Amino acid sequence: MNIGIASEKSGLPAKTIRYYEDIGLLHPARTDNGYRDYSTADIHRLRFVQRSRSLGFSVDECRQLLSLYQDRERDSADVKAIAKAKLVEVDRKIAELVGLRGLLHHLVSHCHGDERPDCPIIDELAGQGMAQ
Amino acid sequence: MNIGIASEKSGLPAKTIRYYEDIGLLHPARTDNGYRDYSTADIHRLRFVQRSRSLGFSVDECRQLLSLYQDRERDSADVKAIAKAKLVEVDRKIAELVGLRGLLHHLVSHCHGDERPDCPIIDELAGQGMAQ
DNA sequence: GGTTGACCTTCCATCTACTGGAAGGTCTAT
DNA sequence: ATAGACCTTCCAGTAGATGGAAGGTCAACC
Repeated sequence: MNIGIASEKSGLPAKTIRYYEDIGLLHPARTDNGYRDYSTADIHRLRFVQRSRSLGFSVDECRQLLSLYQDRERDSADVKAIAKAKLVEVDRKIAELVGLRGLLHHLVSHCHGDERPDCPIIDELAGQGMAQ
Repeated sequence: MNIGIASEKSGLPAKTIRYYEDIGLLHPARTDNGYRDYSTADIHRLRFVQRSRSLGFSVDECRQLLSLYQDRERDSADVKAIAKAKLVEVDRKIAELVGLRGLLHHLVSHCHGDERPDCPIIDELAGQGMAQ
């Protein structure tokens, strides 16, 4: 299977698939003309990575998950540990963004937003506005 | 004022301050020995950028905000537009992460997490689990 | 048989926002 | 004079791709 088809089937751009090969996530065969030749197992791996990435796992975490995926003897505890760590991380990011949102919302709602130059947003960024 | 002091006063690492100069966010004077020499106005700019960055504005947005900050004739509407766009972006990110969190939480809570190899997390990532 | 166009290949550069480190100059204190 | 705490520039690396150039391959059409 050529890379174009692999791209279609996995939902990943060809560029990205080559990149994943560069960094050692998979090792497709080559045909005589030098073209990459993807097996259905390769496609499964690509889809696996695509899903993991879209769930917010880093490429390195994908590498670990992929090796667990391919290990029929794995402990589910190992997988769960990675997912739990990611969950904690996502929770932290959400809390951070919610705080940010509150601050931004406050600023936006207090700026009259017309042609006059005085602006509570600038004042705040300059450290002259509300306490930070 | 040497860069070390500027770093202390602005809360930014010296490396980062030099980087901000590289990309044209500020242009401190130089003393005879070639050392950067920061004025209090430079410190205000640095603090301004530091606060803006911590509120999630990109360096490029900081550049715009900084030029508005320094423009006594600015329209507050221009500042508000940037802040509102950022607010929308933050909202979008939060929604995405909350969705992610739900999925991860579901996966984590359904994985028994012991020494057995069967694992709903892997199943899901492989596309064999719950619908995606 | 020639040519067009859609593929594929590699390699190199670019993006964001820094950060680390090497090699070397300067300043201050002892 | 020398230690060590600064400062300088420059180069490389991080994550995770993405864009583009230069060139090879393949299938179809005239």
